[in-house]
Amino acid sequence: MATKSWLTQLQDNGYRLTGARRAIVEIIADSRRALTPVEVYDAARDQYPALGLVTVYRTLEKLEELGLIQRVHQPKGCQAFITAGKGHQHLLLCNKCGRTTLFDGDDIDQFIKSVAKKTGYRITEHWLQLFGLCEDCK
Amino acid sequence: MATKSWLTQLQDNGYRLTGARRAIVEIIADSRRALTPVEVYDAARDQYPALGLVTVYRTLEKLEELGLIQRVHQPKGCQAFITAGKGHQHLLLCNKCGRTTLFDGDDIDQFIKSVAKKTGYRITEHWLQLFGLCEDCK
DNA sequence: ATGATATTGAAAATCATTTTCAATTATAAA
DNA sequence: TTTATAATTGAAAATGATTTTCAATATCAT
Ligand SMILES: [Mn+2]
Ligand SMILES: [Mn+2]
Ligand SMILES: [Zn+2]
Ligand SMILES: [Zn+2]
Repeated sequence: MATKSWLTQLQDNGYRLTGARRAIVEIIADSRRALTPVEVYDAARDQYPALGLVTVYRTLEKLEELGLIQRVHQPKGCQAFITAGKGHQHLLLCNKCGRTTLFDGDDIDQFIKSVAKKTGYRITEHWLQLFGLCEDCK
Repeated sequence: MATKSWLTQLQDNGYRLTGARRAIVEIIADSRRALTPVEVYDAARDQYPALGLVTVYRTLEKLEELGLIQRVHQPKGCQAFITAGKGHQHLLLCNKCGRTTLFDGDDIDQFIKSVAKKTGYRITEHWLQLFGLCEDCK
């Protein structure tokens, strides 16, 4: 999917192109659900058996720096990553299959303004995550 | 603050009242910001010096089970706890002093319904966190 | 092709959390 | 109040996840 563009971006930022990185990038870019470091490790070893888990951590770190992936916070844990969206986005998670979907759309500015007024806070950012069942699972 | 009520609830659920628990409960119930296990440990030892960090973990577990505290997810980490709200609530966090405020208020049902329609998901829950500066810090 | 240096995986180190265990303590019963 | 029982404790060990170290290897500009 976005694999090629990610590899280009790594290279453009002075990082080298290696088999390990190719395998890792491909796995994450093609996944529709959030993956933990170990899940990436297991999946990527099919394509690149010599891969070390350390390299997965190091590559995730770089991809996050470049804004290509983002961490997903869930009740179960907060160590999983998905392809990052462009700009501000909200997250939809399927409780059954784990599928994640990013979306923007009509924002909740109205609501946020009223909260700001009520609480006295100056609100600058927000996180919104919706949980439920995806089209296939419901 | 809520200390007394929490201790009563612990007792009502078959747990014993101990010095360690009193100290831990008091620290969290009185805090206006989210505290990590180690922060609770350090603060509670003023009042109960023999306290062990293990007991902090064990007590946090029980308080969470009883719905008296809840975990707070932040960019920095997801191991901090605050007094839980009653029912469904949203969270407001001050980026400067760390202060957290729970609030309910007009919900964002409208928005959520439109997302459900657009994406085909059946949405059952949501997490909403707002970040900014509190009244004192802004 | 060559050389500078970025990248690698294995092993060791670190850090957070959980488990084990024997001693202590809270509480209910006598 | 004393006693008996089971819950609770902290220390130490175990576990699990992540990071660091390091010598060998691979990438890429020249
Ligand atoms: Mn938004
Ligand atoms: Mn809500
Ligand atoms: Zn699904
Ligand atoms: Zn503040």
